[in-house]
Amino acid sequence: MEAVKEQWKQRVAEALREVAVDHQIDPTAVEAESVVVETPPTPELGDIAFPLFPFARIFKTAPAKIAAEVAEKLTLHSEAAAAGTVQVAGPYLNVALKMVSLAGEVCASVLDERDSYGRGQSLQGTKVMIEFSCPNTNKPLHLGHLRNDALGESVARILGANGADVQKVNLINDRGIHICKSMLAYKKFADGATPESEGLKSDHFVGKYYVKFDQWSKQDPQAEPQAREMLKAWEADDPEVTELWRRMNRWTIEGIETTYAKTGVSFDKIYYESQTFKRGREEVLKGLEKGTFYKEADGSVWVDLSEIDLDRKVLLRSDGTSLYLTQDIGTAIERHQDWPFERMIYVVASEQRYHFKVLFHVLKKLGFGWADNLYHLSYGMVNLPEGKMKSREGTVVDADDLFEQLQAMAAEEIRSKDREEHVGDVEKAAAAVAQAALNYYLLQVAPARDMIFNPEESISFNGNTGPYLQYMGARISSMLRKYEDRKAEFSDGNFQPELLEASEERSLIKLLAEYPEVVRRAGEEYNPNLITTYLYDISRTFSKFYHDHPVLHNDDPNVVITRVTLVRAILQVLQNAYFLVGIPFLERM
RNA sequence: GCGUCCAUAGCUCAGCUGGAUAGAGCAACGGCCUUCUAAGCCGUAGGUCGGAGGUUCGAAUCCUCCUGGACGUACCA
Repeated sequence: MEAVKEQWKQRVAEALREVAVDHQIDPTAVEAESVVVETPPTPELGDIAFPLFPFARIFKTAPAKIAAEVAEKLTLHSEAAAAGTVQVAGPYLNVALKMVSLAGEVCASVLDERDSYGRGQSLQGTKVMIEFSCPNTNKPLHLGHLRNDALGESVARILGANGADVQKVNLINDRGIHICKSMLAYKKFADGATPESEGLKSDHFVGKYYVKFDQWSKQDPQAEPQAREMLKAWEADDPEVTELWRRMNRWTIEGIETTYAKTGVSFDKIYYESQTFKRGREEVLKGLEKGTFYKEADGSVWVDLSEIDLDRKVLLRSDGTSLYLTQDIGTAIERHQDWPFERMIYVVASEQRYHFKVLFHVLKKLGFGWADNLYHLSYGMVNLPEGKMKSREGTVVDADDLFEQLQAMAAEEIRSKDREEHVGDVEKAAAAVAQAALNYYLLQVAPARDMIFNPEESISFNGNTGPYLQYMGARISSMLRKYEDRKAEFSDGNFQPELLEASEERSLIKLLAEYPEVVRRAGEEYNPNLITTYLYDISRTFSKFYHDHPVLHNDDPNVVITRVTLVRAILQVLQNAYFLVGIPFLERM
């Protein structure tokens, strides 16, 4: 579609130059770049629109008159006349495309390229590292992580679809005082219990002790100092503490990996802060030697941020230990050595904007040119219809609990529709529906905005939801199965694109043709919501199309074959787009 | 205080680099199942795009100010 628009843009520019000559104006004043290409508000007006206001000044003529003159020139171009019909609507020049060739080409390329249809080259070969999730090992994932994971995974897939060489990385926060708190509570209260002995998912088991520490510390002022003692012991490689730390981290990480598997998230490389945190300290000390940073009398090391209109920031505590920022400095440098990326994206909540501003600046100050290619993809908070999630009030929505709730609702829906026989494994289908509901709902909203997650709404099978989109794929699959059964009846038919003349068919063809553009833009903007919007658009159009235009129930085998071809192409594009936003494809539901 | 981000229908969200009467879904009301899954489709109603200026032939979109909200501004992460 982009190519088609570009062709028309050139044609209009050419016609404008001819008009310029008629008006005795220098034709070089008309540049193709200044010709704006748009889509008319309604399909009846045409498929491509050119507003001609900008030329009114150059031509000293009313835009409507220019439109008429350009239209006249275009009708004389035989090539243009063959590609579409030009019509003037006031100051707009609209083109109604002759769909036959576009329909034929689009269906052919979709069915020929299959999974690759929509893939672009805009980032061909670019090495992009993307960091997301970054859980702590003292508790399970919550709803906020789910938005992070959905965004990270989706952006990674979208960048990959634009040709980038993507590496997804996770940074597990497995050290620090908060980790020691759950360890200490376990040591004190667990009496040797294990996730198995208590029948709990292992990360939830660890989380229980983190909560327990919190309760204990409210009653006993000795709790906090003891946790600090434990951190010291950990840093001194105390064998007993290290052993406990390993065991509990393993529990948490195993549990979290189960959650990743359910929601469709994965990583190419996992970093652990326990392994990278010392690196940052070394880099800061190097910077101190070079005079990039300075030391206070108490021994703490600082960076002056006045160059970016900020105050100053501590990089090493007076006792010489690192901070969050220090660690991220080390991790970034290590990563760039491991895999020299050309771009690095951090998917982290917007509350850490300041942190990344400082981090990028510090890396730049240290002389790393690649610091310019670091990007913080920040996103807003996820709240519930009941209000904000607050960990102190225990209103944080656990990721697994939420998923389970969604899955149960989906299973209930399948049963209430008497579809158990049809879908086969109900729980498996329900899990796929839950995943679609979750990812679609989370990605539908532009990242920068705070959002409200409504579980009931997300799982609904009608409306603008993941399950609705999935349902369209299932409907097409079902239709194609029926077609395969009756194939012989239509053996006389041929694909004849001129038969696709209904307005819904025209819309569908244009949508199919636009898909590669949507993928490209989503990649440029790091924004999956362009894909979700597209998916809903094409699904709704398809839904209307097959409601009004029978595909298989048709006497003309040519119509059947032609529509089946169109429908196949739609299914292919749906599947390609599903993948980009984490919606599992279901053949039956 | 200062900084960053957000503000569109009752609710949840779209609205592309400024362009033709601002779009969906949910909720409400009303239609449509001897025909490819009614988990659907169609229609009705609902908006001075937070407010005020400005730039422009043209602003939900760009600029300034104001209001409201979120988040930062730790030797926490």
